[in-house]
Amino acid sequence: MSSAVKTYHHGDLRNAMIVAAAELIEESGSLGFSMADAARRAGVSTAAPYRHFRDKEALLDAVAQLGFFGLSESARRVRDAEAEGSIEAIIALGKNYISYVTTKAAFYDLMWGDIGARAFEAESFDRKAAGFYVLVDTVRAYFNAQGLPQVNVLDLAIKLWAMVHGFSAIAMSGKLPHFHPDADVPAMMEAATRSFMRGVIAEQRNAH
Amino acid sequence: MSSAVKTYHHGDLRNAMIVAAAELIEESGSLGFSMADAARRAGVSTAAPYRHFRDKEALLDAVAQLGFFGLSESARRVRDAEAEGSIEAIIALGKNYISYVTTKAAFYDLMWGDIGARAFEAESFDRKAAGFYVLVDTVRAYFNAQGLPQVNVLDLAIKLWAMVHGFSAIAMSGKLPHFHPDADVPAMMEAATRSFMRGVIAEQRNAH
DNA sequence: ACATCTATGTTAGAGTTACTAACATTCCTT
DNA sequence: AAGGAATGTTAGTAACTCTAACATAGATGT
Repeated sequence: MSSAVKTYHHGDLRNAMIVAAAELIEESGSLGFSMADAARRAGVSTAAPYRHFRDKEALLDAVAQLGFFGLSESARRVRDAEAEGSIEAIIALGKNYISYVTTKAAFYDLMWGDIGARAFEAESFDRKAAGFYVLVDTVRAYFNAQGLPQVNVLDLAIKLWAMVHGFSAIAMSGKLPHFHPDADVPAMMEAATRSFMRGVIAEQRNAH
Repeated sequence: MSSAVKTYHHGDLRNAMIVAAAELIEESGSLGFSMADAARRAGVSTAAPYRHFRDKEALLDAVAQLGFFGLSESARRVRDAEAEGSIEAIIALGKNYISYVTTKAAFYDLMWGDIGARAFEAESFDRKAAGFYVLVDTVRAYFNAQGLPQVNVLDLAIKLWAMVHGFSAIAMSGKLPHFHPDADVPAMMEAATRSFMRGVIAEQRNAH
């Protein structure tokens, strides 16, 4: 069904719409996105997509969910490639996050706006597979491997996530060049993460 | 011109539209926002706003700019209320940021999406008054007052901003309850900031 | 093989919106 | 007081979202 022959039935319109939507948003932003444009790009009438998506927001939800899925998949690949228990694995996850967010701007907008909030809540969405848990595991492995004092791993992972997300958001917002013209965001994130971890470990040692 | 008498000319339609837009977005999100709705709320015809805003995005730009202005104003108030040179002043700025973002959801969306990026670049917008510079000054005052080794204050301020923004974004995204049902975001931000600063200072001492 | 059911297309159209054009009213300057 | 500038109004176009009614093709049961 992937030939160039035009058939009455598209064959894979649901996925084609998601791809078309992601492309259009990549090109022109999510603000001016229209269902009709995406339908034309997929080569079907403007009414056809409504067989697969209840409304425009449902399509955007699907795009956002694809974004979450892609991010968690890439996180798993990174974890598998890095030495378990090293702080480098944590850093690598952060760099991957920044890289994913900044190279897939179309997804970023949707994942972190109103759409993303609802998409994440959706019945059909698998929150258990969130990339966040990859980070939690990686943090736990680091503390275990280094023989460091126990910490609240969940708490720590959220803090690391916040840091990395903050750098990503600032990078995406376009405001950084006004404050620091040649900032190297991944390098700053790495330095900040190392400083933070150093402080955390020092506090833990002090407490015992 | 603030009486209840209905006159042909509104008198302050530009501001009324910005207020109406902020309210509507607060109530129903920025996705479904329509110029026509805002015009009805302001009590004018749907064409009237175009005397004050070139198009819908120009109105949203103005709302976003109001958001930036409000944030920087509140930052200045916080700075003036806190002891200069204390780390508490830095923490207080962070808590104010989180509070501002989470209580003014309407602004947040606009400030950090496509609209915000353009609004921030606008010719008419005063970037020199950005709240970020309040943070820079506060960080510098802290290092001076405590007699700590010199650091790159700009660099450090961006890292602190990223942390605080990250916590705010995560709080706004609605995802946190799925990972940590009763997380106290401001408390986590404070703890993370203190850990981070401790690490930074330890590194500075080590380097000398 | 054949009929039929269901999924998934199409066209047509109603209602809403963004924005423009032409016109109306009021304000402000001189 | 006159007249231009500013800022409203109504009317209208094009595009968009979504629905209804109908068309076609795949899938299923006999």
